[in-house]
Amino acid sequence: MLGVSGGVDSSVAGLLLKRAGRSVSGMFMKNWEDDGRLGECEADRDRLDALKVCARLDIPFHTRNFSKQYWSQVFEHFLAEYRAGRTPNPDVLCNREIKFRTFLDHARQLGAERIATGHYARTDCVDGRHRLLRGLDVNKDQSYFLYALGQEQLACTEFPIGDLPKPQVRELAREANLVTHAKKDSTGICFIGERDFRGFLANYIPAQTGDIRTPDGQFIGDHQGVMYYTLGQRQGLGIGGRRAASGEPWYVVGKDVAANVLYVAQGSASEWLDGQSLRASQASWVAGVAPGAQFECTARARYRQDDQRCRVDVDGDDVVVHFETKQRALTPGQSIVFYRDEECLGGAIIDCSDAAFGGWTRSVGG
RNA sequence: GGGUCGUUAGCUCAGUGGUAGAGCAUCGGACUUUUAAUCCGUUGGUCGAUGGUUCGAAUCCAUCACGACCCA
Repeated sequence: MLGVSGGVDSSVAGLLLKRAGRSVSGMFMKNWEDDGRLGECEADRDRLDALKVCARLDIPFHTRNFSKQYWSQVFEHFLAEYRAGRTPNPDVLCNREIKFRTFLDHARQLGAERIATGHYARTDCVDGRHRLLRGLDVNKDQSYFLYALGQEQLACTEFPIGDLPKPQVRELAREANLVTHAKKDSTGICFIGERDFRGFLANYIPAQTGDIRTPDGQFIGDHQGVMYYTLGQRQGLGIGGRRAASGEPWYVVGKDVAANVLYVAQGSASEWLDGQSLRASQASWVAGVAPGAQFECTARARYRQDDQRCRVDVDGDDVVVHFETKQRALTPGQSIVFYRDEECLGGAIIDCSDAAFGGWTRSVGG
């Protein structure tokens, strides 16, 4: 069973499976209900494209609506995190809860033995253990979003385009006359799509004006709500020139949710965002268990960051990560994902760091 | 009451005779299946007001208004 989104990637994934002589069906998931707003319904168009692709490939087409599951398993958690002043990554959760759980369940109910998606990632099996590997196209690699998958999921999952570079995927789609061949890559929250993020959040989390202050407490402006900002953010602060200040831009360096104060500092070289250690929880290991109580590897603290060398200390479901060099804007709620060369080992969700406003507390160890 | 300095894009400022610029902010685009970052670009001002000198004034002169500081 192939998850078809109506984009190029899943289209070509289907094409490759079909060419390999596999028995394939496509399933389109609609997981978000656009609440009555006038205008185009992106999901309907995507579904139509998915339908066309499946027809072109001559494979059965199914549709499922997982909006309820998405809401309760992903979106409510997403909102709770933002309310707590953190910066969640809903797509990591979406993969674990929807694409590789709910979707998998429904595929099995239809008799499918395996599932496939258009993710840029690879798998292999070494000594009976399934591994998750980076996509070959380093520019498109999506293993970061998949770190929460385990052995059970990987054992029955395929990523047909994981060893192809994106341009070749498009070329294959074009040659096969798939309607999606020139479709722009989709971005934004999975299933919800691109939108004015602050305005979108404001539908669920009301604005609450508060102070913008410098780390030494000086008031320099108003914000609409600390939950709308993330560490390291520059846009949306509205801080112009100030007397006796340099002309450098201002960045969010800390959030005091209880006091509703946003802390900002000037200049990208500001040290207020630098941290070298972090604590993360809800650790998830692809192999089912951590590589060791303590190990060295590389890690990414946000998608599309360069890999950073670090040492990891495992303590149950918690980990303490110590980087070789200082990192900028280690952000609570974001996922830290561990790699060893091409292999994605797993990851965890950042709780705090040792940056100035990182909320690090010695009592939890490290 | 007197004096000094200041009043130029949303903000902070540069521009001392030839019909205005920068940084930040805003907005847009690129990049990107989170949020951000980053890169590129755009918008934006009858230069406090009035009068005068001049071929021509943000730029010189006068008066007024407002602001800051100083002296009484």
